[in-house]
Amino acid sequence: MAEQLTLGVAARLSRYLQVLTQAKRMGKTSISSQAISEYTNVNPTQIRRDLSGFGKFGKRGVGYDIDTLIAQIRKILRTSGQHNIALFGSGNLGQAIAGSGAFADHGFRVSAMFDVDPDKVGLRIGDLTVRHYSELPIVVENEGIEVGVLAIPAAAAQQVADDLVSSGVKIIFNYSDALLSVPSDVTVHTSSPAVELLYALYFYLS
Amino acid sequence: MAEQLTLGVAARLSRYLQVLTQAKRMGKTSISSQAISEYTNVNPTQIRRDLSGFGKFGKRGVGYDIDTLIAQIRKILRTSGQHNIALFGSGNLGQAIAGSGAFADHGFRVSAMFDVDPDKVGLRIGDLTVRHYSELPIVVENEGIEVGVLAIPAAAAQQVADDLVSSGVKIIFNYSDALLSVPSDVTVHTSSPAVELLYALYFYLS
DNA sequence: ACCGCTTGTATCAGGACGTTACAAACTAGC
DNA sequence: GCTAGTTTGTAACGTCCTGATACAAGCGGT
Repeated sequence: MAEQLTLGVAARLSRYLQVLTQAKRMGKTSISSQAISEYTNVNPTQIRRDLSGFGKFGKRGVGYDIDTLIAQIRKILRTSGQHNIALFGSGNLGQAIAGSGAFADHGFRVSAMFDVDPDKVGLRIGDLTVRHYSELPIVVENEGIEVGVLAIPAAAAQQVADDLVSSGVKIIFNYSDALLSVPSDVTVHTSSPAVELLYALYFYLS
Repeated sequence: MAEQLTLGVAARLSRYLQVLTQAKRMGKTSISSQAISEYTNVNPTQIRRDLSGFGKFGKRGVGYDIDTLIAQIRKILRTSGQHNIALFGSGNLGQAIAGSGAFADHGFRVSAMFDVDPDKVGLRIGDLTVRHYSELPIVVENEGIEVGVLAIPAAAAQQVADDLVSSGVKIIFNYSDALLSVPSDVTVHTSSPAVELLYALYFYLS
């Protein structure tokens, strides 16, 4: 295995990836460490230091080619391939996620969508058909699901988390405000936009 | 002005706040630094050190009273009051945000909701009525809007950002994948769940 | 009264990060 | 072809953050 990145480096590389993807969307093909710095609030020297530890990706006097850099960072993070996601809940949030390119841009494919409501099972959303929740274990196995995304009410979240764990899924992205208990080898990431706002607000008020 | 918190402290306090709010939802009334640590991956000693810098909030042998600690952290972050948000876009994502308690739990109130589609203007969503986008400047002034939340297509995002800036809003929460250009005194926070997933995935694959 | 748990606090060492500096390489304009 | 301007890659240095360890004081339950 390659050496382990520190938490800080991995976090920053992820943020660079975000900006690079956005910049690519905007039609840019090249970007300087200075420009990345403006969008990430990371020191330009730090950015170059982070990147130069893995190779010489830039051109002096020009900057970094965006496509190349995206590919290199994904390689460093060892997340280059395609990863399959299962989405739980076909309400407004579930549909918003399924319909956005937010995941597809980074190599994630929403491979399945579940609901418990019989009225919703069978609905087509984008190019997916909503399946009944009871199919979870089979789908995880057949589709090679690596990540479960919970767009469901808090009351149902722990049960789904338990079932995902039973099926071998190790990464859960939680959009509910439930506090999930999982084994220590499972990673739960809870989305909390309000907390991120508080953080931003603090620095604005200062 | 009280002394400025470092980026690290403010970020950690925000995360504690997230866990505390979730724990409160789950009916807990008290929590130990050890328990917070398990949900945040922050060292328990670090947590106690962060908190003890501002006062003695805990009870030895017991832990921290959740309500008290939430109030204290919000006081430290100087974000105790009520803050008004304007939401742009009444599609699936906009409706999901308006309908969730995610913001309300942290003192944010969605005070207005905008759309440009004449078919959507006038619709009632929760206890809000969708207003036409042209009312932005008036509403920002009358309602004391501090934050703009963009749940709209990338193509429209820069225009809305510009208009928010013109109206004096300094904090923008961007759910689109546009790369926004704003003056340096305006904070843009772009939601990027896929990037957060990549980060989680990296550590799982290690 | 005793025991276990948890906070509050001190100390120490390692390392990450900001800062500054500069040579090398590339582009553009003349 | 030459020069000016830009940007990367890299080094050196000092500061401050963080993890680790340790322990007394305080609280609750038995």
